[in-house]
Amino acid sequence: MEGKKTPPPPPPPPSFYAPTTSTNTNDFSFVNDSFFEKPPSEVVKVGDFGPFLYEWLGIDDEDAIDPINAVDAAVQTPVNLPPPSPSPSSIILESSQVLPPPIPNSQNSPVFDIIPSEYDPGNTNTTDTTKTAGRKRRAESVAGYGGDGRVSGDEGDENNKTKNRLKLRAATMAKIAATLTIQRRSDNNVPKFAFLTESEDEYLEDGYRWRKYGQKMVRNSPFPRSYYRCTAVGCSVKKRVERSPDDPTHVMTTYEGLHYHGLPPELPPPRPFSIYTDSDVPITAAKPPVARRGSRGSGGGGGGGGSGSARAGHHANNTITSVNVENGAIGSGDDSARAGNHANNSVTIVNVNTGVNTCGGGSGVGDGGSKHSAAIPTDVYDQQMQIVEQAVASVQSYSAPTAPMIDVTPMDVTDNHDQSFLDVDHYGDFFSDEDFFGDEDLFGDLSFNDYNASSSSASGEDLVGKICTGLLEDIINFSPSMAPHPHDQQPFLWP
DNA sequence: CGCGTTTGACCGGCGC
DNA sequence: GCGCCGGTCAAACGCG
Repeated sequence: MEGKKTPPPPPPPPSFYAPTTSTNTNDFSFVNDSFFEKPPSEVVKVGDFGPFLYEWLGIDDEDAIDPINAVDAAVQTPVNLPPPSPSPSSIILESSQVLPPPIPNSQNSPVFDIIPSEYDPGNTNTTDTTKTAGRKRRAESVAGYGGDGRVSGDEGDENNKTKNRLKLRAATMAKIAATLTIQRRSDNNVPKFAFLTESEDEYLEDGYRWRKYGQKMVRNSPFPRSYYRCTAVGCSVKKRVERSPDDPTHVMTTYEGLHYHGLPPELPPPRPFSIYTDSDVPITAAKPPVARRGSRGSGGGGGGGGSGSARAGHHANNTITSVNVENGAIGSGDDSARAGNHANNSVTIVNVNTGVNTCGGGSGVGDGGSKHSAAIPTDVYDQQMQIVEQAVASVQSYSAPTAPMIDVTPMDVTDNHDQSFLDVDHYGDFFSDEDFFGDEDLFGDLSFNDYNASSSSASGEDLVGKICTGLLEDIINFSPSMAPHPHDQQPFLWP
């Protein structure tokens, strides 16, 4: 790791990212009450969005005050939704609106902390299920969920740890961005996000059932794009699958819409996996410290199959931290063992199409009566993070036989640039292959200290933190009032 | 025979 | 208006 080179000057972050009240880019104390004393159109409207989030998560609002306990409870006790509110666009089919827990798995372990049991990846035969696509692949997936569950990568040195830590922070930022996909896009009012997977198999098993409805050659790619729809009755979620023209070893899967139903009952539980948090990046400073569970470094997940100390999705203290996602055994919990190692079929989120409103909200659309408070960006934000992690974990648990970290890079996935939404190129500038986090990037060849020393006269200059700050501002400005409410969705039935 | 995939046709948006 | 392009439809196809 001594490949010394002069650190390139860091690209200036988008101007709106820079916090105006603090030079400490990890200081989010500017997100205080007064921060939210903006016109209602410019603040998060948890009144509209909160119930959706809570219900989607299967937890009570009251419980959600304590995300840790709430999520724990949600795993064990699915919540019955209240009767659906009348909606001219909804078609009431059944009354069975029981939202399952986000990850219908382990009985006692919290979300994202699935303890290997009968689905011990080490027990599954490693028959290559990646050779065939489509129907056959899925059939095999249902039957087996092959994978070795190994932790790829080697033990790293301090530099690696630093890099990995930074990458984790990048992942955090991307997850923040990903949460924003919950918002409807302005073009089609459907949230989108995409995964880039390194896989021979184009079909990404994610636990849901899909029906292919089209395939088309697209411009600038020798590979076709496939179109799928969720087969659940009343579910309008779609996904597109295409192989990257730049790197045929990578497959991009774009999801459009959100499932308001559980996984098909005939599918087995997801493979064991675990997400745990890293404590580097305080996203907000809105709450006093609380004893943290599942922080990285406190055992890293119980080792050897994950005993459960690594609890992802549990953002105690509202300190949203970097999140690492693993399959299989957690091992030592040392980040250095995993970052950047993208084994075959690993799931790498590199692509998040955000619906971030950068125009100060102002949607003006919603139920009315929305209220806002300083608590919104903490609790709700935690829930949003969990939603994203669910999506991540779902794909990860069903499709990734190995255990690389998720490396998240927000970028545009649709070319549908819309002035009313965040131009994710702002983030792409930082996360593309030529940038800080790419293979040839600054962090790849230089330590964080090197970067700091060269990039700022002030010690601890932290672009990452700045970007985080900017993302947070986007979140604040993000008006979720347009988010779809589950009651407006058609109930779900499996055909 | 049922169900999911394939594949050419069709449609709408967009730029010129 | 025309052509391009992405997305979707739907009849034909094929596999179990």
